[in-house]
Amino acid sequence: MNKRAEERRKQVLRATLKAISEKGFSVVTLQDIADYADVSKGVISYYFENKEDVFYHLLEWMTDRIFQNEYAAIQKESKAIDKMRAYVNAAFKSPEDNRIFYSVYLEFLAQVNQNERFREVNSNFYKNCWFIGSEIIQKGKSEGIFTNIEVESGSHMIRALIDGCLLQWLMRDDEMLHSYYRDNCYDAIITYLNYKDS
Amino acid sequence: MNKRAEERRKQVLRATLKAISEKGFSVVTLQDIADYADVSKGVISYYFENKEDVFYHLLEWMTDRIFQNEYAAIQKESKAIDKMRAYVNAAFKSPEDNRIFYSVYLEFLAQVNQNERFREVNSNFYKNCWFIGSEIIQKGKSEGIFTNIEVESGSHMIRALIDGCLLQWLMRDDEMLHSYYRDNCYDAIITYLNYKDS
Amino acid sequence: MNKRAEERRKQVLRATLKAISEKGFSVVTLQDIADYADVSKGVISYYFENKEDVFYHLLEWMTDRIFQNEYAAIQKESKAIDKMRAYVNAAFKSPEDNRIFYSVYLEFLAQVNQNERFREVNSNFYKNCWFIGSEIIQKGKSEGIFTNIEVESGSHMIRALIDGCLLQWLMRDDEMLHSYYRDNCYDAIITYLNYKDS
Amino acid sequence: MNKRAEERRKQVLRATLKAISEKGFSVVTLQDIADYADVSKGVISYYFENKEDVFYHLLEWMTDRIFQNEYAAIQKESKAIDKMRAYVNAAFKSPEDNRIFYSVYLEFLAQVNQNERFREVNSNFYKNCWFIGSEIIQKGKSEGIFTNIEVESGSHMIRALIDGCLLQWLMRDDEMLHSYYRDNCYDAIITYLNYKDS
DNA sequence: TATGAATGAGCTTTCATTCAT
DNA sequence: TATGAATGAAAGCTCATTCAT
Repeated sequence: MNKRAEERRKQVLRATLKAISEKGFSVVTLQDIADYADVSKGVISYYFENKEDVFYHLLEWMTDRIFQNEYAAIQKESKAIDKMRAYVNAAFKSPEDNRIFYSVYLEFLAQVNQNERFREVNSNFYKNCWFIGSEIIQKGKSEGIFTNIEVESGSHMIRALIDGCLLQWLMRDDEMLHSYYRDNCYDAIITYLNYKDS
Repeated sequence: MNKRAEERRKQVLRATLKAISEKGFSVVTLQDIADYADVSKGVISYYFENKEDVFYHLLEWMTDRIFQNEYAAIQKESKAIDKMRAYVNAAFKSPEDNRIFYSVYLEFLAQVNQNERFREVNSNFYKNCWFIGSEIIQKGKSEGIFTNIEVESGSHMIRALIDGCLLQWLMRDDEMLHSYYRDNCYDAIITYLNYKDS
Repeated sequence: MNKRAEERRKQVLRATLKAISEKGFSVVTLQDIADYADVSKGVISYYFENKEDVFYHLLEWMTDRIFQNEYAAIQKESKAIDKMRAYVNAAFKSPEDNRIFYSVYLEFLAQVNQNERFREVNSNFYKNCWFIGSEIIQKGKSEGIFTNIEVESGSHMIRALIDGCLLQWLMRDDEMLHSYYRDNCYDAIITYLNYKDS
Repeated sequence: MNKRAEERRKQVLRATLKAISEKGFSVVTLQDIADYADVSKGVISYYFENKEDVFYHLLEWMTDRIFQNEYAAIQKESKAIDKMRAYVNAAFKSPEDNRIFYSVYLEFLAQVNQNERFREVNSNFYKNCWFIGSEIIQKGKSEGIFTNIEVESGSHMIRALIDGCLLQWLMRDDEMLHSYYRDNCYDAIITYLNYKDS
């Protein structure tokens, strides 16, 4: 039955996420994943073509979840400034979640140069992120703020800053800094967007 | 002779940089490195404790080179605004250099969670980067600009944006975008630093 | 199934015994063992932790087999003198068996200084050997012979002579001498045990 | 000059003995030996054909020294019984010496099956040992004792017991037992030699 | 569907030996 | 004579993948 298969695949992907976040991308074995998923090694080969295929689907699943979460967050707000805040808050969900997701995401990014499929998934994720940024900026413009910002490049810079901040936070390995980076990231974006030539 | 040893180690590190950038961190073998360096496999073990030790020294060497280059660049300028431009220009040295250095650096960052020594090297690199940012902001303040920016958090955001932009550029795999990201990065930083409350 | 695993392990141990006796302890490779066992290299790692673990279990298995064989032999006899003969005969089982077992056992003894686990197994084997010697001497004493011999030191000397003879025989590489050493060993022991002060 | 060469070779052999006794036969590297001898690795290759050649000469040197020492010891005594005591005492020189020499000797014995040259050296050592035993037994016979013992087989058994005792002592790793095994070995030999049919 | 035994390619690492200096 | 840099064969071990059950 298709439903069972879908459940199994999810089970494997969740286990893979956990395994990578704890052991590291290049160290994780199919046996590790099987152990975390509480299934036999054969199951993985049964539902996925090979190890790389598991990783591919994990990246797809992860980035989609992040996007869905962020997009849902901005939908709940009506004003551009609130949407922006919601976007950053969603990106900086929590130290625990960010640690797991971002450290694994980082491993994928590192593989992008060697894996065209990973690149495509990330390319799509970027488009979604920029879409969020664009929506917020355009909403702002319609509200009469963010007037000096180009929509496209603005959305690029917003995501660059979010990713740059999360990366720096992750590297500093101090959960206390999570709100520091979240707030400074938000402030920097707002400052950047609101700039008015004197 | 000590000089010969130093030369050999550099030779191996250069080869490792090339090997990782082309094959990827987790795929690169000692044989690959040996081939790129045009030496036998044994030489690597002769001059380094093990593979991880080669990587460690490569990261150290790379980040130090980047810092030295960036720091030298800002030293050449006298005005804060020019230093900032020089900093960004140095960070966005060239598509070719950035591609090699940044893709390898990214692989190291992905390993930081599994390797304490890598973390320490990067931690030091961050401090150097923030030092550059701080110097520029302080210079700006002494010139009467950048007045609304805190030195420390400002230096953090600057580096976050630079890294975020380089990361995004790298992921997009389009050398034409290099100047686009460099200029937008610079503009975003300047906008962020010069913000004046109305 | 557990039975299959046990069978496989035995298969590997038998192959290891053969491989060591023919190629030598420090020369034997996992590939050699795999070849002798007619399995792939991976099987060995699958059923044993590592090479040293294979050796450890081989030593355990060997010494246990030798002891069981010797102990069973003396059980079949009722008189002390017959038990003694049976013990020596069991120790000098046959040129072929002694060559294989004793040459491999000797290699293990040579490793005892570098391997605490080997030492423990041999220590246990010694205790078993001394137990056999003690039983025979005590039986003799109850029969009114072996009166001048201390049980403990007597059991030590008996095993020392047996091992010394087998070692010397092995070094001389002449299968014809097997019965010569067996008989002289037995005579020497009997002489030693029966000595009566005049 | 020949003298310098001889000195160098001795230096290397002494270092090899120490290296093997501390690290073990199969683990010791030429670098270890060079370090212990305080010479460069090249020196070893310069004065010996290869590693095996070093070992070969070490075995020769060791067994010759042991024999010379034991033979000199029995020469100092005039009566057979005193010679026998002197022989055993020389064989059980001291816990420290026995540990070093015998553990290394044992490693060589383990190699005899794989190395014809080692076998020859040991074969010659055996002949020397048996020669000592024969001399003592014959002297005893001329004194009217040891009458029931065959010279040849007696000399074989004597050495077998000495080696068996030293082996067992070495395996027990307790220096306190040294005098225990020495004295019991001597007693056992004397008992064995003096046996008189009633 | 699911298992896990078995395979063997391919990795890192060690080290005897060589040889230019 | 003496050095030690360099070589590369060969080892142990890991693990993705296959496949009989």
